[in-house]
Amino acid sequence: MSTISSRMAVAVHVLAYLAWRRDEPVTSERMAGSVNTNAVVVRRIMGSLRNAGLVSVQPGVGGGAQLAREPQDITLLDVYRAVEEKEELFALHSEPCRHCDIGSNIRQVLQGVFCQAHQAMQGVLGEVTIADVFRQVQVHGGGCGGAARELVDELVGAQAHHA
Amino acid sequence: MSTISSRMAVAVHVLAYLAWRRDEPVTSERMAGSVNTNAVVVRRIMGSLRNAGLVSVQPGVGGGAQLAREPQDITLLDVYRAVEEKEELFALHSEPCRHCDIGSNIRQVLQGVFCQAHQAMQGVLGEVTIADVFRQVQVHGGGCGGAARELVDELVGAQAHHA
DNA sequence: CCGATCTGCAACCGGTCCGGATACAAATGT
DNA sequence: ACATTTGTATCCGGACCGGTTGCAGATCGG
Repeated sequence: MSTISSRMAVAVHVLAYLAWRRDEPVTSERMAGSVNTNAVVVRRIMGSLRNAGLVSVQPGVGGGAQLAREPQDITLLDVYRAVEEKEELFALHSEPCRHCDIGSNIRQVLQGVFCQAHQAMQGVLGEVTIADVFRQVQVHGGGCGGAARELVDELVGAQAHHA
Repeated sequence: MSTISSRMAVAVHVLAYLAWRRDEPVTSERMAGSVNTNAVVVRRIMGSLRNAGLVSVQPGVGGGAQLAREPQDITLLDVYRAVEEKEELFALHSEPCRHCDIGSNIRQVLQGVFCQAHQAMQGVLGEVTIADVFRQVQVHGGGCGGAARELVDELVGAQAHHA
């Protein structure tokens, strides 16, 4: 399956970084160093985040990016909507046969179920903020344990982590 | 964003078709006609569904595919797992910088949140069966109204359909 | 005003995935 | 035998993605 692009992961990483360096502008070069990618890739994503009003960017000497909102006011759903322009998570097959009982109606049914599934996913993202992510990253500084587990359990309840 | 491939939609379509023609084997050619695609594409997907134990297929004259379970015993989550071999919905960026406070821990946190989001999506799919899909397709035969809306409201509650 | 720094953006490349198409071997029933 | 049907390998073209280069524009300091 083609996954949701890593732009989402990079964007959250960068925003957590900006929450860490809340006071000073950070250059794309520095962020690229932390993410381990190319500065242009970071700038492309920053463009999306800027359009969504999540960061403010300043060119020129001493420039860089800063959060445009408090970290607790940016959810991962905001980020998702900013960097993934697609509105549908599941692709539908085009033009099923209209002359047969299944083909003529399947699209509507699929669209409804797939939309619900997509929204359930977005609901989880909407419950987690950049502040949550940043705090968990800090709490578990240097560790390799269940940081994620604790965060999600705390925020979205106790569904099994890998089942 | 790259969507989940249309194999999912095609698989559900085909399974609903097989639920409709519950008694007789259906050839890939006929299914391809209803889906409006190539017969080989259908056979590829049938291979995944067969490996997952959802259908049984017979080659040769008079052959074709049939459901291997009752339609109400096949959920869309079964189908999803059969045709989408990927286990993670969100891609992570590879090798974030281990020497900085953010990069060294971000992966665990992201992995946890993304896993929860993925499971929320799968939870919705797990609540809908091929029998549900087939029934809704039949009930709204020829119509163009809110078939999907009624199905999902009935099955997963009254979340807004496009908000 | 000049030069260094930094963003913004366009262009291109290579890799991957996907759906469509063709071809052919194997299985099956008559 | 022969027609039918599946199974599979192979190739193609298009889309997307991340990485890279190049360059114009903005900004600040001397």
